[in-house]
Amino acid sequence: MIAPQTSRDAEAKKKIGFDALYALDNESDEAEDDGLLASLQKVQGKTLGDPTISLSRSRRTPGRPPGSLVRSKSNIIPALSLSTQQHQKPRNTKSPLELLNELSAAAAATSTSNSIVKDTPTLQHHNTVTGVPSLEKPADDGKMPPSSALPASSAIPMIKNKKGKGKQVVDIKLVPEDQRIFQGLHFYFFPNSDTHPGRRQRIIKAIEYGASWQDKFNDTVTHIIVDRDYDFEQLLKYLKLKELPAGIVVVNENYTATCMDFYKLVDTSTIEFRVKGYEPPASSATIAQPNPSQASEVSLQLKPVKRKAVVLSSQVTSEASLNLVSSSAASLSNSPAPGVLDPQQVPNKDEDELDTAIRQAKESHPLASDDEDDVEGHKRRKTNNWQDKFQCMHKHTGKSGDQGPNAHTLVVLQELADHYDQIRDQWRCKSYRQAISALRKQTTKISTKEAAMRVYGIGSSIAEKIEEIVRTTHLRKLDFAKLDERQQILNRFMKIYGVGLHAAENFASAGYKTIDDLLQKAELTDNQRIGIDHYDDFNSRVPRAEVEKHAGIVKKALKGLDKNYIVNTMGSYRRGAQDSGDIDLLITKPGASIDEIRTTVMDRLVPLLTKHKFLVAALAQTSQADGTKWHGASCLPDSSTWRRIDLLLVPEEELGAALLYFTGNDIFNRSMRLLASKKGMRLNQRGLYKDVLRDYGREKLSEGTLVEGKDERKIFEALGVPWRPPEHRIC
DNA sequence: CGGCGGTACTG
DNA sequence: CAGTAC
DNA sequence: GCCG
Repeated sequence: MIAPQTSRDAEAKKKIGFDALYALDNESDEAEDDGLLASLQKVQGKTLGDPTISLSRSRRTPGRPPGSLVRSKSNIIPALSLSTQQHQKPRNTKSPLELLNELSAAAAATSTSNSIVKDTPTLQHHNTVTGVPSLEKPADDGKMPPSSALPASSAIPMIKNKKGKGKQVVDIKLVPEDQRIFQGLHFYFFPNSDTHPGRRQRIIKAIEYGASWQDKFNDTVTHIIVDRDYDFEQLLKYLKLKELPAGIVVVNENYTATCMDFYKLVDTSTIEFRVKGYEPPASSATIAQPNPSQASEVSLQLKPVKRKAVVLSSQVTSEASLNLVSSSAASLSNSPAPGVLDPQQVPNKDEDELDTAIRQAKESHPLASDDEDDVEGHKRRKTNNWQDKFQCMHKHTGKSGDQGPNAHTLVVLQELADHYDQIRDQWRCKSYRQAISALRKQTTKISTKEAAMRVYGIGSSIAEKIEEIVRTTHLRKLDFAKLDERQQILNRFMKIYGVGLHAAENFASAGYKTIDDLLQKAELTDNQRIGIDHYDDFNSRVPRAEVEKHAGIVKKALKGLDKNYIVNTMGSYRRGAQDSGDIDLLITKPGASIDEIRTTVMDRLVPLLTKHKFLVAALAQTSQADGTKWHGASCLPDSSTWRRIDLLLVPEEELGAALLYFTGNDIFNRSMRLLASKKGMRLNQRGLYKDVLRDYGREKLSEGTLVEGKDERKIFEALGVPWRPPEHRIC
């Protein structure tokens, strides 16, 4: 809003006289112009360093997931208004299962993690299910004759280990008490066994969030969770009932996960949780109220709430009004904690059926995937060789982004990626970005989890979200994520140059909330102060035309010092972007040593441009003998907008590697480097090296020998990657 | 269950 | 060295 | 959060 406008105005003003003075383009390296500096001097009267800070919302460009800290997932649990409704204690009629739950809980009372050794063999509820892993979905996923399967069992359901062995240990980690949204609820699953990996996962999760798992249908059951492959009729038939007792909630398998996403019980009546053939009782607005005294459920809006509206209403007190009312009855409950139901191993937290099947298929047919072509099949990925997994092996024209078949899904996923970026969950962020990149390449619309899973880079979790996005138009988890105040503050602070996670947390912990607070009260480094003074400047995009002007000035000045210098504009500019986050200039001189280049730039160019008020701040300049960079800010003659500008000093022998490195994009770079390391080589901004010896852990014993550094194309060749022009390096 | 890019500058 | 940036 |  503000920033773009002012910069546009400035841009316009500047254009008038400035273009005439410096009609520079990237290729006009030759013309030497003595008038340049004089002209610069003429316009020195501009105002510099306007200290006014306005908090723009400009978001960090997701191009470079910063930070090297591995941050454990932070809890995004906005404080919701708790329902005052007390949860009533469970009835006296406790099933054996409940008793077990309680015992387990008591045992686990001192910790939230609990392991139980179970030595009873797993019961087989289904005669139709064999324990043999197969490529296909488990049999109970298909047509199951309701009458014959699932004999009313008197046994306690159990989490069955995949291999069906005896003694198994599983960690069921109860979430912290105030998060047990299912506390006091009694779930009955249909089918009610854990033989199905996906369902098992749902059961485990439900228990972790406070539910009890009922082994058989009884009058304590509050919720029936029906797998998607079954309809209501089958349920009734199996239960041998004409109709269900009043007050029992019947929902499909999406329900539990959605509640956990929201950290609360969500409306059970929406179409999204509807079980085929089931008509929710009464008006859809009234939620089935389980047995008297059940946790109440407060509905979301019937219609999906517009995301914007939710976000805007984020200010504290209004939350009770619309969408965020929560009835966390569970959190107030005094009832005994349902505990660990059962032992056994949870092999992989989020593993789902297809995952399992595929992995097992791979395990049993090690040949199928990697080697020679053809046998292929309908397995998961269709990669003929392992190198295809690297982003850098695929070209994307970059065109098929915003109007491809999955355009909308991509937008929503991108928001999630941004969210994780802000939260500093670098690995999730990375996963989302890779998934986005993979999805963008799809030529058909992906609308089901199964289809999504087949795409390399998309796993079960993201696949589920894709399906939700397609079905419901957006992802509710996002609405939730955006509300956390501390997160907003951290995000705001971390957009200051020189403020990372650590500093931002310190500031936030000190109670600072606004940029203004920092200016007045916080101890800031010099760079951070500059970052604050030019918060809006540094967080706004630089139009392509302006990039060229900054580059032009540097180029002219440098050529004034020595004609043989070459300046390349890097970064997203080189990839053809219409605007850039900053200005990256790569400086080299054929035949010159890095020392010579450094001396010229540091001792002559920078002082010169600083003197003429083009360079207005030095944020980081090389001090070491092998230093190769200068980071700072620049400002056009009749503009007041400071831009981040980086000068990168490169000897000719390393030009190719530097071009590669500084052109990006980020994912492309990582991919190239990863590929190099898989091939026993090492790629950095200096060159491609081979025969790198690494210590046990990671320390390099030898730098390796240089393979190529000068020629960008030859680096591609040496790595076996088909050449891609800069515009096609957008992953 | 561990790995996830590799380097340079500041304080 | 940790933190930050690229 | 994905992959090997």
